[in-house]
Amino acid sequence: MKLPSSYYLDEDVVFIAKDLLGKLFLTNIEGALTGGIFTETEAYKGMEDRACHAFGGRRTKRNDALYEEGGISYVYLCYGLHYLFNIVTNSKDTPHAVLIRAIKPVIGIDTMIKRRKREKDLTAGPGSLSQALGINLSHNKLSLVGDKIWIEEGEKPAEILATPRIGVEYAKEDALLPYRFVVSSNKAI
DNA sequence: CGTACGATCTGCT
DNA sequence: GCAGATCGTACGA
Repeated sequence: MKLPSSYYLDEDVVFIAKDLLGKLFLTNIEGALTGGIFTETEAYKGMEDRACHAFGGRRTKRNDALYEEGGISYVYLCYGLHYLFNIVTNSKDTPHAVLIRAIKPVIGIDTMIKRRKREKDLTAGPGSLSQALGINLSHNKLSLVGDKIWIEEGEKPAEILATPRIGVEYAKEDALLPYRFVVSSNKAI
């Protein structure tokens, strides 16, 4: 069951980031169906969040998708060679988003291996999972209730861990916020 | 117009 | 553990 567009309108992006864990992320790109279970996400909480591209109301060509109504994608190029995929949430002009950092490969694994040119760590980071799923800049601002990229209901994981986000040291005090969520497969931590 | 840099990944040491 | 890859975008002149 594809998640309805209303799911993405929730005002609490931190809740959504956590709630997405266990759900199924699917793409149908270049004739291949690929997908997996969300295992790692991060919330970016709009203009008030120093780590967010829309901090302080910053609005540019690149981050324009963030200001649209929730339920579309925000894809951008990072370090000149990785496409990072985000889910835009909340209402128009509230630039909230969830960065997908990792999924567990489930569907179309052979396609992912071809795209990644390796068999291990197919979707273990934000850049690599985009490559495995065939996501690039042309998939920016795409509806998540369309037929190219969408999300389906899944099983809620038993244990979820909240930690600070990765790679956002520049965000000062906001770098410490527990906005990163991971499925903890082993109980001992 | 020119320059600096990034929500990263990989392969080699 | 670390450096190099690689380029669209942001921002200042």
